[in-house]
Amino acid sequence: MSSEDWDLFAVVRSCSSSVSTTNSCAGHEDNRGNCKQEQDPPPPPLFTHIHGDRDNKEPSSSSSCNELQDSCKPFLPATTTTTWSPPPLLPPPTVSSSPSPKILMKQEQVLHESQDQKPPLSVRVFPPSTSSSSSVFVFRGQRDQLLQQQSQPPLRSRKRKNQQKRTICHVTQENLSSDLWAWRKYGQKPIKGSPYPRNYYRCSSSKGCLARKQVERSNLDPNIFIVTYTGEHTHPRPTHRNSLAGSTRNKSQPVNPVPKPNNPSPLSDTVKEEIHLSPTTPLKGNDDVQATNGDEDIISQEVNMEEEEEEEEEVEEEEEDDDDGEDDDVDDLLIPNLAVRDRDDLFFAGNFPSWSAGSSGDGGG
DNA sequence: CGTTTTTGACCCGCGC
DNA sequence: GCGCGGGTCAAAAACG
Repeated sequence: MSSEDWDLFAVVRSCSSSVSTTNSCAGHEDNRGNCKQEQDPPPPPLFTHIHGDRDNKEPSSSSSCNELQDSCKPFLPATTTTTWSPPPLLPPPTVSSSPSPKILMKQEQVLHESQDQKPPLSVRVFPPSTSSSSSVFVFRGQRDQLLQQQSQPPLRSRKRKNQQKRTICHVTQENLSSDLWAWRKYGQKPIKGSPYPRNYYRCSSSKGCLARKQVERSNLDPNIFIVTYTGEHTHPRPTHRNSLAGSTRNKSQPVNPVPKPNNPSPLSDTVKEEIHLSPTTPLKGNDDVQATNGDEDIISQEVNMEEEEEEEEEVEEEEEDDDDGEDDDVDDLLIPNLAVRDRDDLFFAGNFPSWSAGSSGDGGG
């Protein structure tokens, strides 16, 4: 699908500001996370940072910001391909010129479904610099977990949506794998309302790392993956694909030895691509990645799990404001897509044996 | 051998 | 208070 499909402009408005913010964050690696301090000329909207957590305003939040960003960074085309300047955050809606407002809808829907059918607080879309596959990234800072860690023994990071900060990114398959962090899958569950299961990943770079990542395919747009980052990395970001995964089975596709009736092998594959390719996997071919350079549609959606119900409009406004004053910590990052092509698409496309929301895992047990 | 993936079960938050 | 659903744990299997 081409970025055009996504009514990027519809929400782009906050892009510019976000970008600047992002930039800073991206550059920051301090654990303190002073993401907002640096306001260098926002390069391409590789990263968009939007702070949104007003609830939790804590010093540590910044760190999350960095971490999250780091996570996302990988997605960014190191080669900086995206050059389209962030449209003057204009009023998106006018987008009428956009070829497909419908797409936007899709995105929104996706979020809704993903989030218990709640409307996304806001959706931002970047105009496609070229056209082709687009990715959407949205990051939201969160440090609750961190606090938890420090404050309480890790009983179980069971903070519910309302309390957990999370960063949601919409990425294309290609981008899925562009993550420098090493992620290890620790669970998979069918999500109600979505034909695709959700995969749970945990940062394997460091044992104590609390960073987690959830990946689920958008039922509306199979090409889009909804990646949710939670927690923060307790270790420096890997400069390059980690090697600790000496034993990943990225290439071995037939990983599903046990063709269980429900076994979502497809997903597994996908995941592999995503995770393995990213941190541990030597991208079978950078070519793939580069390939994506051409198409970069960046779409970011801001979803506030905490304030979901609060208001949609407000968010939009806030975003604008936030852009400038990302005082709080939280932030949404906008990242362009890297590329890593996989075939998971095929799987996701419609090969699910039976993911009717009740196949793998416990089913909700 | 080490690491990751897969998968069932458990735990717990949230909504009704 | 109950049920649903999501998120995590842990054991077994697989891969490099």
